[in-house]
Amino acid sequence: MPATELKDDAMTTTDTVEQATGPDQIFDDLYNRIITLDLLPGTKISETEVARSSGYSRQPVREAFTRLANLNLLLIRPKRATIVRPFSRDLIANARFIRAAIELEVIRQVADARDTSVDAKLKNSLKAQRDAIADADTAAFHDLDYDFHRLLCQSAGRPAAFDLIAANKAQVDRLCMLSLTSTAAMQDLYDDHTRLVDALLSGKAPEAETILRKHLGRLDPIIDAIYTTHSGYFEE
Amino acid sequence: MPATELKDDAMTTTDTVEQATGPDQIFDDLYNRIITLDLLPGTKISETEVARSSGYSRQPVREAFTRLANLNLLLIRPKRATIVRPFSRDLIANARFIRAAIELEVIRQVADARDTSVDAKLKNSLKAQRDAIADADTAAFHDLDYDFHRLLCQSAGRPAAFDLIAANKAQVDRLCMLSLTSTAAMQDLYDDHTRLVDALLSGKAPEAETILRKHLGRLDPIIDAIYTTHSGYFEE
DNA sequence: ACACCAAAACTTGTATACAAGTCAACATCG
DNA sequence: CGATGTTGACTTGTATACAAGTTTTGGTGT
Repeated sequence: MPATELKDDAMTTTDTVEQATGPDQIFDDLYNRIITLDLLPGTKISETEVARSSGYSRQPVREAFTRLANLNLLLIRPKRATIVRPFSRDLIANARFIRAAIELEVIRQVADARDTSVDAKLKNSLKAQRDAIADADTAAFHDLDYDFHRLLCQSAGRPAAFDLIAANKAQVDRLCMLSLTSTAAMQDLYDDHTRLVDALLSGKAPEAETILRKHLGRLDPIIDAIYTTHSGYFEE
Repeated sequence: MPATELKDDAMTTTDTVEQATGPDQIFDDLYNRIITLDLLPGTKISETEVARSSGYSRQPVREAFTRLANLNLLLIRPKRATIVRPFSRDLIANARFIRAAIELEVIRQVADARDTSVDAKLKNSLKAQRDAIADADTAAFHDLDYDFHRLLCQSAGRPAAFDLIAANKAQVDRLCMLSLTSTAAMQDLYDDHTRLVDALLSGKAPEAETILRKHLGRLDPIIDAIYTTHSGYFEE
């Protein structure tokens, strides 16, 4: 799940494995609720309220709020209130830009000199994606898509790069939750993935770049559509 | 200065201009001291101590600590202590990777369709860099270099992209403070800048990419050298 | 009924007190 | 003299109380 991965991004503890502590639980819970639109953009959310319902004090809640605000998922208005951050054309464009930049460099690295020990996992992922499409299981496909792009970072020898990709991906995914994903769309994404893997394993960097740009660009018309149909969830 | 720019990165307030509040002052102060190596890697730093010397309570200090830890400048070891984060080969490699990825996409955008209103500022910056070299003013050149790369982001229409570049640049700059910058090195950097601007203004994207990769790669031998001469500041 | 003002009920920001864990110094025993 | 156990002085994590500001609500006067 996205939250558990992203948690490492803002982790301040050592690399020793530790059970989820107070702020982490609150962070994960709120993160999931925001990402899944259980908490809609603009929803007011109070430190005191979350503290009560979570059983913790306001202090851990504040820490979780800060981390979520740094991810542009919460908007803290001092002395006023804290709300789930509305969508923003500018923030989304930035997130798209950053993700594309990093992932393009990732696949360049993969095409040039990849970690071949990840090859099997990539092929396994493709097979699992095929199965998810056969079952019309959109949720499973979404998770597999997430893992697929993480595997690409691992193959590039830059697993940490996925933290940034995930953070910016979340920004866009939250928006796209408003659009139903059809099996046809899944098929398109899967075809991109297979063609991308083919190009990467044969070292065709320019072709891989073209495929990835088109792959990431598939979201643009969806974003535009949602902007017109759900303008109420956007800022201003 | 880097700190004031970076502050916006972690800003949680609205976009209204506000005077520096408690945590921001502490953050800026610590940020500068860490970046300039006034606080060396491994230095123990206590919330209580900083709170006393700054006149604030522990709470604002904690917030500043968290932000600095998220930038990989502090390492908070729960219940043990907080130290200025030692250098890490892995973190530096990641920072180099991320910065290169973003800046390469930036210059591709500039070469493709730039904001021409920034052209004059770029040329002014180049002239100022020339003057700094003539005066052998390394500090001034460093600041101009910082501004130059920010201008590139503006020219690409993605000023926010510079926040990430700056954050990762700081990670490397802190290390390179250990190496004295010669006027010869400045001249090399300046030559890169001029050739980069030439390529960008004539829309030669591939050439610009090559120049930028070489430009960013100039730090690699310096990093390696410092790793051997100052291994004590590295983790493990 | 409507405009306006005041007070109460919110919000986040800060300070202080306490809890839990780690580490180091030191006394004590073999 | 050395190893060891215990106590104390640190550290960060958490809870609570208070301060400052905003928004809403209700009453009052016109």
